[in-house]
Amino acid sequence: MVMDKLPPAELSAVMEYSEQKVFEDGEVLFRQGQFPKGAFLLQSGIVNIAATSKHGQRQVIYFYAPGDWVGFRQLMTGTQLPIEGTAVGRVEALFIPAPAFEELLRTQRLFARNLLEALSFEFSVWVNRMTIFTKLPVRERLAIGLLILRDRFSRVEPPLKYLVCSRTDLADFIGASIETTVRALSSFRDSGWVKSRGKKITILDPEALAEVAKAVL
Amino acid sequence: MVMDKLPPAELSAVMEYSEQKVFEDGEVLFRQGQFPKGAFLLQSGIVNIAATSKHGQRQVIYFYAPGDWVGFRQLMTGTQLPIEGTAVGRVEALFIPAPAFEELLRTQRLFARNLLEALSFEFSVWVNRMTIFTKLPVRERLAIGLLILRDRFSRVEPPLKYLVCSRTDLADFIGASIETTVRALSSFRDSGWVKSRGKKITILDPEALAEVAKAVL
DNA sequence: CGTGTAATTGACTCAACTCAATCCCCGTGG
DNA sequence: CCACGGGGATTGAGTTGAGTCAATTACACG
Repeated sequence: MVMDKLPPAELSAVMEYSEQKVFEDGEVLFRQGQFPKGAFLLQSGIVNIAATSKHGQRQVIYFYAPGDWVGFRQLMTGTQLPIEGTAVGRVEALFIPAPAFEELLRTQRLFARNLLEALSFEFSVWVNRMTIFTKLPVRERLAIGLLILRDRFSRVEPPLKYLVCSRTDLADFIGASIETTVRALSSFRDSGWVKSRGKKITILDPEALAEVAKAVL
Repeated sequence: MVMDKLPPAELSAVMEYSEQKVFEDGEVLFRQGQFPKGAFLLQSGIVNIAATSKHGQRQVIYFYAPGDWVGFRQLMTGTQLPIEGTAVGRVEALFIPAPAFEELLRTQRLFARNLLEALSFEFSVWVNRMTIFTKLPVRERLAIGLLILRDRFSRVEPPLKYLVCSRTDLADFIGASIETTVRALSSFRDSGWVKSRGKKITILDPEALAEVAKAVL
Protein backbone atom coordinates (compact mmCIF):
# COMPACT_ATOMS: atom_id res chain seq x y z
CA MET A 1 0.00 0.00 0.00
CA VAL A 2 1.78 3.04 -1.24
CA MET A 3 1.80 6.36 0.54
CA ASP A 4 2.91 8.43 -2.40
CA LYS A 5 0.28 10.97 -1.65
CA LEU A 6 1.27 11.59 1.92
CA PRO A 7 1.96 15.32 1.97
CA PRO A 8 5.30 16.57 3.31
CA ALA A 9 3.77 17.89 6.51
CA GLU A 10 2.27 14.53 7.38
CA LEU A 11 5.37 12.69 6.35
CA SER A 12 7.55 14.77 8.61
CA ALA A 13 5.11 14.12 11.45
CA VAL A 14 5.46 10.42 10.77
CA MET A 15 9.23 10.75 10.77
CA GLU A 16 9.13 12.51 14.07
CA TYR A 17 7.18 9.76 15.78
CA SER A 18 9.02 6.88 14.25
CA GLU A 19 12.14 4.94 14.84
CA GLN A 20 14.37 3.68 12.06
CA LYS A 21 15.00 -0.02 12.05
CA VAL A 22 17.15 -2.25 9.88
CA PHE A 23 16.64 -5.94 9.17
CA GLU A 24 19.03 -8.29 7.46
CA ASP A 25 18.04 -10.91 4.90
CA GLY A 26 15.72 -13.48 6.37
CA GLU A 27 15.17 -11.59 9.59
CA VAL A 28 11.63 -11.54 10.95
CA LEU A 29 9.92 -8.17 11.42
CA PHE A 30 7.03 -9.63 13.37
CA ARG A 31 5.78 -13.09 14.13
CA GLN A 32 2.54 -14.91 13.78
CA GLY A 33 0.37 -14.69 16.89
CA GLN A 34 2.13 -11.71 18.38
CA PHE A 35 0.13 -8.68 19.34
CA PRO A 36 0.98 -5.81 17.07
CA LYS A 37 3.28 -3.29 18.70
CA GLY A 38 3.20 -0.82 15.87
CA ALA A 39 3.30 -0.42 12.13
CA PHE A 40 6.14 -0.23 9.61
CA LEU A 41 6.59 2.14 6.73
CA LEU A 42 9.06 0.49 4.37
CA GLN A 43 11.90 2.60 3.09
CA SER A 44 14.05 0.11 1.26
CA GLY A 45 14.03 -3.58 0.50
CA ILE A 46 11.24 -6.12 0.25
CA VAL A 47 9.16 -7.72 2.99
CA ASN A 48 7.48 -11.04 2.43
CA ILE A 49 4.22 -11.53 4.32
CA ALA A 50 2.87 -15.02 4.94
CA ALA A 51 0.05 -16.54 6.95
CA THR A 52 -0.04 -20.10 8.17
CA SER A 53 -3.30 -21.67 9.31
CA LYS A 54 -3.30 -23.97 12.31
CA HIS A 55 -3.26 -26.90 9.96
CA GLY A 56 -0.14 -25.98 8.11
CA GLN A 57 -1.79 -24.31 5.15
CA ARG A 58 0.62 -21.61 4.22
CA GLN A 59 -0.24 -18.66 2.07
CA VAL A 60 2.17 -15.99 0.97
CA ILE A 61 0.07 -12.89 1.12
CA TYR A 62 2.20 -10.34 -0.60
CA PHE A 63 5.60 -8.81 -1.15
CA TYR A 64 5.69 -5.29 0.17
CA ALA A 65 7.98 -2.72 -1.40
CA PRO A 66 9.36 0.66 -0.33
CA GLY A 67 6.58 3.15 0.38
CA ASP A 68 4.18 0.45 1.57
CA TRP A 69 2.70 0.25 5.03
CA VAL A 70 3.06 -3.08 6.78
CA GLY A 71 1.17 -4.28 9.81
CA PHE A 72 -1.06 -1.30 10.32
CA ARG A 73 -4.24 -3.19 9.56
CA GLN A 74 -3.69 -5.42 12.55
CA LEU A 75 -3.01 -2.36 14.60
CA MET A 76 -6.37 -0.95 13.64
CA THR A 77 -8.36 -4.06 14.40
CA GLY A 78 -6.36 -4.72 17.53
CA THR A 79 -6.31 -8.42 16.80
CA GLN A 80 -3.38 -10.72 17.01
CA LEU A 81 -1.28 -10.75 13.92
CA PRO A 82 -2.23 -13.86 11.99
CA ILE A 83 0.78 -13.32 9.79
CA GLU A 84 4.53 -13.19 9.73
CA GLY A 85 6.77 -10.71 7.95
CA THR A 86 10.25 -11.59 6.75
CA ALA A 87 12.92 -9.40 5.18
CA VAL A 88 13.99 -10.36 1.67
CA GLY A 89 17.43 -8.88 1.43
CA ARG A 90 18.34 -5.90 3.57
CA VAL A 91 15.37 -3.89 4.73
CA GLU A 92 15.10 -0.42 6.21
CA ALA A 93 11.83 0.62 7.73
CA LEU A 94 10.33 3.28 9.93
CA PHE A 95 8.67 1.74 12.94
CA ILE A 96 5.76 3.68 14.40
CA PRO A 97 4.77 2.39 17.84
CA ALA A 98 1.08 1.89 18.43
CA PRO A 99 0.57 4.93 20.70
CA ALA A 100 2.35 7.21 18.25
CA PHE A 101 0.19 5.80 15.49
CA GLU A 102 -2.93 6.69 17.45
CA GLU A 103 -1.53 10.13 18.00
CA LEU A 104 -0.96 10.58 14.28
CA LEU A 105 -4.49 9.46 13.51
CA ARG A 106 -5.83 12.02 15.96
CA THR A 107 -3.67 14.98 15.17
CA GLN A 108 -2.88 14.72 11.47
CA ARG A 109 -5.97 15.63 9.57
CA LEU A 110 -5.06 13.80 6.38
CA PHE A 111 -3.38 10.80 7.89
CA ALA A 112 -6.47 8.63 8.34
CA ARG A 113 -7.75 9.81 5.02
CA ASN A 114 -4.60 8.77 3.23
CA LEU A 115 -4.48 5.40 4.90
CA LEU A 116 -8.10 4.92 3.95
CA GLU A 117 -7.35 5.58 0.31
CA ALA A 118 -4.34 3.34 0.31
CA LEU A 119 -6.18 0.54 2.04
CA SER A 120 -9.15 0.85 -0.30
CA PHE A 121 -6.84 0.55 -3.24
CA GLU A 122 -5.04 -2.43 -1.84
CA PHE A 123 -8.36 -4.05 -1.11
CA SER A 124 -9.43 -3.66 -4.70
CA VAL A 125 -6.24 -5.31 -5.82
CA TRP A 126 -7.04 -8.20 -3.53
CA VAL A 127 -10.56 -8.67 -4.71
CA ASN A 128 -9.19 -8.74 -8.20
CA ARG A 129 -6.56 -11.25 -7.25
CA MET A 130 -9.10 -13.47 -5.56
CA THR A 131 -11.36 -13.38 -8.59
CA ILE A 132 -8.44 -14.33 -10.76
CA PHE A 133 -6.99 -17.04 -8.62
CA THR A 134 -10.18 -18.85 -7.88
CA LYS A 135 -10.66 -20.15 -11.35
CA LEU A 136 -7.52 -19.80 -13.43
CA PRO A 137 -5.12 -22.65 -14.23
CA VAL A 138 -1.75 -22.72 -12.55
CA ARG A 139 0.17 -21.72 -15.64
CA GLU A 140 -1.71 -18.45 -15.88
CA ARG A 141 -1.58 -17.82 -12.17
CA LEU A 142 2.17 -18.27 -12.29
CA ALA A 143 2.53 -15.88 -15.21
CA ILE A 144 0.53 -13.26 -13.34
CA GLY A 145 2.37 -13.95 -10.10
CA LEU A 146 5.74 -13.49 -11.76
CA LEU A 147 4.68 -10.21 -13.31
CA ILE A 148 3.45 -8.98 -9.96
CA LEU A 149 6.71 -9.95 -8.30
CA ARG A 150 8.70 -8.35 -11.06
CA ASP A 151 6.90 -5.12 -10.43
CA ARG A 152 7.43 -5.37 -6.68
CA PHE A 153 11.13 -6.02 -6.96
CA SER A 154 11.58 -3.26 -9.49
CA ARG A 155 10.49 -0.79 -6.83
CA VAL A 156 13.53 -1.22 -4.66
CA GLU A 157 16.43 1.16 -5.07
CA PRO A 158 18.34 0.36 -7.22
CA PRO A 159 15.70 -1.68 -9.09
CA LEU A 160 16.47 -5.38 -9.15
CA LYS A 161 16.58 -7.04 -12.54
CA TYR A 162 15.59 -10.33 -10.99
CA LEU A 163 13.31 -11.36 -8.20
CA VAL A 164 14.23 -13.35 -5.13
CA CYS A 165 11.80 -16.04 -4.11
CA SER A 166 12.08 -19.71 -3.20
CA ARG A 167 9.94 -22.22 -5.05
CA THR A 168 8.06 -22.83 -1.86
CA ASP A 169 7.17 -19.16 -1.46
CA LEU A 170 6.31 -18.88 -5.12
CA ALA A 171 4.01 -21.90 -4.85
CA ASP A 172 2.36 -20.52 -1.73
CA PHE A 173 1.96 -17.17 -3.44
CA ILE A 174 0.10 -18.50 -6.45
CA GLY A 175 -1.68 -21.17 -4.46
CA ALA A 176 -0.28 -24.28 -6.07
CA SER A 177 1.92 -27.18 -5.03
CA ILE A 178 5.68 -26.86 -5.30
CA GLU A 179 5.95 -29.54 -7.96
CA THR A 180 3.27 -28.04 -10.17
CA THR A 181 4.83 -24.63 -9.79
CA VAL A 182 8.26 -25.96 -10.71
CA ARG A 183 6.90 -27.68 -13.79
CA ALA A 184 5.17 -24.53 -15.00
CA LEU A 185 8.29 -22.51 -14.32
CA SER A 186 10.41 -25.04 -16.20
CA SER A 187 8.14 -24.74 -19.18
CA PHE A 188 8.56 -20.96 -19.11
CA ARG A 189 12.30 -21.48 -18.92
CA ASP A 190 12.24 -23.88 -21.86
CA SER A 191 10.42 -21.20 -23.81
CA GLY A 192 13.18 -18.78 -22.93
CA TRP A 193 10.88 -16.43 -21.05
CA VAL A 194 12.59 -16.69 -17.69
CA LYS A 195 15.81 -17.97 -16.29
CA SER A 196 16.53 -18.95 -12.73
CA ARG A 197 19.42 -19.66 -10.49
CA GLY A 198 18.29 -20.80 -7.08
CA LYS A 199 16.01 -18.18 -5.60
CA LYS A 200 16.96 -15.63 -8.20
CA ILE A 201 14.46 -15.60 -11.03
CA THR A 202 14.95 -13.30 -14.00
CA ILE A 203 12.07 -12.39 -16.24
CA LEU A 204 13.45 -12.32 -19.77
CA ASP A 205 10.25 -11.84 -21.70
CA PRO A 206 7.50 -10.11 -19.75
CA GLU A 207 5.42 -9.70 -22.90
CA ALA A 208 5.26 -13.44 -23.39
CA LEU A 209 4.11 -13.87 -19.79
CA ALA A 210 1.55 -11.13 -20.21
CA GLU A 211 0.34 -13.02 -23.24
CA VAL A 212 -0.16 -16.17 -21.19
CA ALA A 213 -1.97 -14.08 -18.59
CA LYS A 214 -3.89 -12.03 -21.11
CA ALA A 215 -7.10 -13.84 -20.32
CA VAL A 216 -7.30 -11.64 -17.28
CA LEU A 217 -5.28 -8.50 -17.75
CA MET B 1 -18.34 -3.86 7.23
CA VAL B 2 -20.09 -3.03 10.43
CA MET B 3 -20.27 0.45 11.86
CA ASP B 4 -21.29 -0.56 15.34
CA LYS B 5 -18.84 1.82 16.82
CA LEU B 6 -19.99 4.88 14.98
CA PRO B 7 -20.84 7.27 17.80
CA PRO B 8 -24.26 8.96 17.86
CA ALA B 9 -22.88 12.33 16.86
CA GLU B 10 -21.29 10.91 13.72
CA LEU B 11 -24.30 8.81 12.95
CA SER B 12 -26.62 11.78 13.10
CA ALA B 13 -24.25 13.66 10.82
CA VAL B 14 -24.43 10.76 8.39
CA MET B 15 -28.20 10.79 8.61
CA GLU B 16 -28.29 14.46 7.88
CA TYR B 17 -26.29 14.12 4.69
CA SER B 18 -27.97 11.01 3.45
CA GLU B 19 -31.01 10.04 1.56
CA GLN B 20 -33.08 7.01 2.35
CA LYS B 21 -33.56 4.58 -0.50
CA VAL B 22 -35.53 1.39 -0.84
CA PHE B 23 -34.84 -1.46 -3.23
CA GLU B 24 -37.06 -4.42 -3.96
CA ASP B 25 -35.87 -7.99 -4.34
CA GLY B 26 -33.49 -8.36 -7.26
CA GLU B 27 -33.15 -4.65 -7.83
CA VAL B 28 -29.68 -3.39 -8.63
CA LEU B 29 -28.11 -0.79 -6.31
CA PHE B 30 -25.24 -0.07 -8.66
CA ARG B 31 -23.89 -1.60 -11.82
CA GLN B 32 -20.56 -2.84 -12.99
CA GLY B 33 -18.51 -0.20 -14.78
CA GLN B 34 -20.45 2.76 -13.44
CA PHE B 35 -18.62 5.53 -11.73
CA PRO B 36 -19.50 5.54 -8.06
CA LYS B 37 -21.97 8.26 -7.18
CA GLY B 38 -21.90 7.66 -3.47
CA ALA B 39 -21.88 5.02 -0.78
CA PHE B 40 -24.62 3.05 0.95
CA LEU B 41 -25.06 2.33 4.62
CA LEU B 42 -27.36 -0.68 4.83
CA GLN B 43 -30.24 -0.47 7.27
CA SER B 44 -32.22 -3.59 6.49
CA GLY B 45 -32.01 -6.53 4.14
CA ILE B 46 -29.09 -8.17 2.36
CA VAL B 47 -27.06 -6.96 -0.59
CA ASN B 48 -25.22 -9.40 -2.77
CA ILE B 49 -22.02 -8.09 -4.35
CA ALA B 50 -20.53 -9.74 -7.41
CA ALA B 51 -17.72 -8.99 -9.83
CA THR B 52 -17.48 -10.30 -13.36
CA SER B 53 -14.19 -10.23 -15.24
CA LYS B 54 -14.09 -9.40 -18.91
CA HIS B 55 -13.93 -13.08 -19.67
CA GLY B 56 -17.08 -14.03 -17.88
CA GLN B 57 -15.47 -15.19 -14.67
CA ARG B 58 -17.98 -14.32 -12.02
CA GLN B 59 -17.16 -14.07 -8.37
CA VAL B 60 -19.65 -13.38 -5.64
CA ILE B 61 -17.68 -11.17 -3.31
CA TYR B 62 -19.86 -11.01 -0.26
CA PHE B 63 -23.31 -10.66 1.22
CA TYR B 64 -23.58 -7.40 3.10
CA ALA B 65 -25.93 -7.12 6.07
CA PRO B 66 -27.49 -4.22 7.98
CA GLY B 67 -24.85 -1.93 9.46
CA ASP B 68 -22.38 -2.60 6.65
CA TRP B 69 -21.05 0.01 4.26
CA VAL B 70 -21.31 -0.78 0.60
CA GLY B 71 -19.50 0.88 -2.26
CA PHE B 72 -17.41 3.28 -0.29
CA ARG B 73 -14.14 1.67 -1.23
CA GLN B 74 -14.68 2.51 -4.87
CA LEU B 75 -15.56 6.01 -3.80
CA MET B 76 -12.21 6.32 -2.07
CA THR B 77 -10.12 5.04 -4.93
CA GLY B 78 -12.19 6.95 -7.44
CA THR B 79 -12.08 4.03 -9.85
CA GLN B 80 -14.95 2.63 -11.79
CA LEU B 81 -16.97 0.13 -9.86
CA PRO B 82 -15.80 -3.26 -11.02
CA ILE B 83 -18.73 -4.78 -9.20
CA GLU B 84 -22.47 -4.99 -9.06
CA GLY B 85 -24.73 -4.90 -6.03
CA THR B 86 -28.13 -6.57 -5.98
CA ALA B 87 -30.82 -6.54 -3.32
CA VAL B 88 -31.71 -9.91 -1.83
CA GLY B 89 -35.22 -9.34 -0.56
CA ARG B 90 -36.34 -5.85 0.37
CA VAL B 91 -33.48 -3.51 1.20
CA GLU B 92 -33.44 -0.16 2.94
CA ALA B 93 -30.27 1.86 2.78
CA LEU B 94 -28.95 5.33 3.42
CA PHE B 95 -27.35 6.75 0.32
CA ILE B 96 -24.57 9.25 0.91
CA PRO B 97 -23.66 11.12 -2.28
CA ALA B 98 -19.96 11.45 -3.02
CA PRO B 99 -19.65 15.16 -2.12
CA ALA B 100 -21.43 14.64 1.19
CA PHE B 101 -19.14 11.73 1.87
CA GLU B 102 -16.11 13.93 1.34
CA GLU B 103 -17.65 16.47 3.62
CA LEU B 104 -18.13 13.88 6.34
CA LEU B 105 -14.54 12.74 6.00
CA ARG B 106 -13.35 16.31 6.44
CA THR B 107 -15.61 17.48 9.20
CA GLN B 108 -16.29 14.43 11.33
CA ARG B 109 -13.17 13.70 13.27
CA LEU B 110 -13.94 10.04 13.89
CA PHE B 111 -15.53 9.21 10.59
CA ALA B 112 -12.37 8.31 8.68
CA ARG B 113 -11.06 6.56 11.72
CA ASN B 114 -14.14 4.37 12.00
CA LEU B 115 -14.14 3.53 8.33
CA LEU B 116 -10.49 2.64 8.62
CA GLU B 117 -11.19 0.22 11.42
CA ALA B 118 -14.11 -1.33 9.61
CA LEU B 119 -12.16 -1.68 6.40
CA SER B 120 -9.17 -3.15 8.18
CA PHE B 121 -11.40 -5.72 9.76
CA GLU B 122 -13.07 -6.59 6.51
CA PHE B 123 -9.69 -6.89 4.88
CA SER B 124 -8.55 -9.37 7.48
CA VAL B 125 -11.63 -11.44 6.84
CA TRP B 126 -10.73 -11.47 3.18
CA VAL B 127 -7.17 -12.50 3.64
CA ASN B 128 -8.42 -15.30 5.79
CA ARG B 129 -10.95 -16.32 3.22
CA MET B 130 -8.35 -16.31 0.48
CA THR B 131 -6.03 -18.47 2.52
CA ILE B 132 -8.85 -20.90 3.10
CA PHE B 133 -10.19 -21.02 -0.40
CA THR B 134 -6.93 -21.42 -2.20
CA LYS B 135 -6.28 -24.89 -0.97
CA LEU B 136 -9.37 -26.45 0.57
CA PRO B 137 -11.60 -28.98 -1.18
CA VAL B 138 -15.03 -27.87 -2.32
CA ARG B 139 -16.87 -29.75 0.38
CA GLU B 140 -15.12 -27.79 3.12
CA ARG B 141 -15.41 -24.52 1.26
CA LEU B 142 -19.13 -25.10 0.96
CA ALA B 143 -19.47 -25.88 4.66
CA ILE B 144 -17.65 -22.67 5.52
CA GLY B 145 -19.57 -20.69 2.94
CA LEU B 146 -22.90 -21.87 4.30
CA LEU B 147 -21.90 -20.95 7.83
CA ILE B 148 -20.84 -17.50 6.68
CA LEU B 149 -24.11 -16.98 4.85
CA ARG B 150 -26.07 -18.21 7.84
CA ASP B 151 -24.40 -15.58 9.95
CA ARG B 152 -25.06 -12.87 7.39
CA PHE B 153 -28.73 -13.68 7.03
CA SER B 154 -29.20 -13.90 10.76
CA ARG B 155 -28.31 -10.23 10.99
CA VAL B 156 -31.39 -8.99 9.27
CA GLU B 157 -34.39 -7.96 11.33
CA PRO B 158 -36.16 -10.22 12.07
CA PRO B 159 -33.36 -12.81 11.71
CA LEU B 160 -33.98 -15.25 8.88
CA LYS B 161 -33.91 -18.94 9.75
CA TYR B 162 -32.86 -19.75 6.22
CA LEU B 163 -30.64 -18.14 3.66
CA VAL B 164 -31.59 -17.06 0.18
CA CYS B 165 -29.08 -17.84 -2.55
CA SER B 166 -29.25 -19.46 -5.97
CA ARG B 167 -26.96 -22.38 -6.73
CA THR B 168 -25.17 -20.20 -9.22
CA ASP B 169 -24.44 -17.52 -6.61
CA LEU B 170 -23.47 -20.13 -4.07
CA ALA B 171 -21.08 -21.70 -6.56
CA ASP B 172 -19.59 -18.32 -7.45
CA PHE B 173 -19.27 -17.52 -3.77
CA ILE B 174 -17.26 -20.60 -2.89
CA GLY B 175 -15.43 -20.64 -6.19
CA ALA B 176 -16.66 -23.92 -7.61
CA SER B 177 -18.75 -25.06 -10.55
CA ILE B 178 -22.51 -25.25 -10.16
CA GLU B 179 -22.59 -29.01 -10.57
CA THR B 180 -19.90 -29.66 -8.00
CA THR B 181 -21.62 -27.30 -5.60
CA VAL B 182 -24.96 -29.03 -6.09
CA ARG B 183 -23.40 -32.41 -5.47
CA ALA B 184 -21.78 -31.30 -2.25
CA LEU B 185 -24.99 -29.65 -1.12
CA SER B 186 -26.94 -32.82 -1.92
CA SER B 187 -24.56 -34.82 0.19
CA PHE B 188 -25.15 -32.40 3.09
CA ARG B 189 -28.87 -32.79 2.56
CA ASP B 190 -28.59 -36.59 2.54
CA SER B 191 -26.81 -36.30 5.85
CA GLY B 192 -29.72 -34.24 7.16
CA TRP B 193 -27.56 -31.19 7.83
CA VAL B 194 -29.38 -28.82 5.50
CA LYS B 195 -32.62 -28.70 3.61
CA SER B 196 -33.41 -26.59 0.60
CA ARG B 197 -36.36 -25.44 -1.38
CA GLY B 198 -35.29 -23.47 -4.42
CA LYS B 199 -33.16 -20.56 -3.28
CA LYS B 200 -34.13 -21.02 0.33
CA ILE B 201 -31.53 -23.06 2.15
CA THR B 202 -32.01 -23.94 5.80
CA ILE B 203 -29.08 -24.96 7.95
CA LEU B 204 -30.35 -27.73 10.22
CA ASP B 205 -27.10 -28.78 11.83
CA PRO B 206 -24.47 -26.04 11.94
CA GLU B 207 -22.31 -28.11 14.26
CA ALA B 208 -21.98 -30.83 11.65
CA LEU B 209 -20.96 -28.26 9.07
CA ALA B 210 -18.50 -26.73 11.49
CA GLU B 211 -17.11 -30.21 11.93
CA VAL B 212 -16.56 -30.56 8.20
CA ALA B 213 -14.94 -27.14 8.20
CA LYS B 214 -13.02 -27.71 11.39
CA ALA B 215 -9.76 -28.04 9.51
CA VAL B 216 -9.83 -24.27 9.35
CA LEU B 217 -11.96 -22.85 12.12
C1' DC C 1 -51.21 -25.46 -18.02
C1' DG C 2 -47.46 -24.42 -20.98
C1' DT C 3 -42.65 -22.87 -20.95
C1' DG C 4 -38.51 -21.18 -19.79
C1' DT C 5 -35.19 -21.05 -16.12
C1' DA C 6 -32.99 -23.35 -12.22
C1' DA C 7 -31.63 -27.62 -10.14
C1' DT C 8 -30.08 -32.22 -10.35
C1' DT C 9 -27.88 -36.39 -11.96
C1' DG C 10 -24.72 -39.12 -14.96
C1' DA C 11 -20.56 -39.99 -17.63
C1' DC C 12 -16.23 -38.76 -18.95
C1' DT C 13 -11.81 -36.16 -18.88
C1' DC C 14 -7.99 -33.89 -17.21
C1' DA C 15 -5.38 -30.56 -14.44
C1' DA C 16 -3.14 -30.63 -10.43
C1' DC C 17 -2.00 -33.08 -6.25
C1' DT C 18 0.70 -36.63 -3.75
C1' DC C 19 4.33 -39.78 -3.17
C1' DA C 20 8.91 -41.09 -4.32
C1' DA C 21 13.39 -40.69 -6.13
C1' DT C 22 17.20 -38.05 -7.79
C1' DC C 23 19.81 -34.02 -8.65
C1' DC C 24 22.01 -29.81 -7.66
C1' DC C 25 23.69 -26.16 -5.22
C1' DC C 26 25.88 -23.95 -1.27
C1' DG C 27 27.99 -23.46 2.87
C1' DT C 28 31.17 -25.92 6.21
C1' DG C 29 34.89 -27.98 8.09
C1' DG C 30 38.95 -30.60 7.45
C1' DC D 1 41.06 -26.20 -1.95
C1' DC D 2 38.02 -29.94 -1.90
C1' DA D 3 35.05 -33.56 -0.04
C1' DC D 4 30.73 -33.81 2.51
C1' DG D 5 26.29 -33.22 4.05
C1' DG D 6 21.63 -31.13 3.80
C1' DG D 7 18.01 -28.64 2.05
C1' DG D 8 15.96 -26.84 -1.99
C1' DA D 9 14.89 -27.92 -6.84
C1' DT D 10 13.59 -31.06 -10.33
C1' DT D 11 11.67 -35.00 -12.58
C1' DG D 12 8.69 -39.24 -12.85
C1' DA D 13 4.57 -41.94 -12.05
C1' DG D 14 0.14 -42.72 -10.46
C1' DT D 15 -4.30 -41.05 -8.44
C1' DT D 16 -8.19 -38.18 -7.93
C1' DG D 17 -11.02 -34.10 -7.10
C1' DA D 18 -13.42 -31.23 -9.68
C1' DG D 19 -14.54 -29.40 -14.19
C1' DT D 20 -17.16 -29.93 -18.70
C1' DC D 21 -20.71 -31.70 -21.57
C1' DA D 22 -25.16 -33.64 -21.94
C1' DA D 23 -29.57 -35.10 -20.54
C1' DT D 24 -33.41 -35.05 -17.26
C1' DT D 25 -36.37 -33.21 -13.75
C1' DA D 26 -38.50 -29.67 -10.87
C1' DC D 27 -40.19 -25.30 -10.19
C1' DA D 28 -42.09 -20.57 -10.71
C1' DC D 29 -44.69 -17.59 -13.23
C1' DG D 30 -47.43 -15.64 -16.67
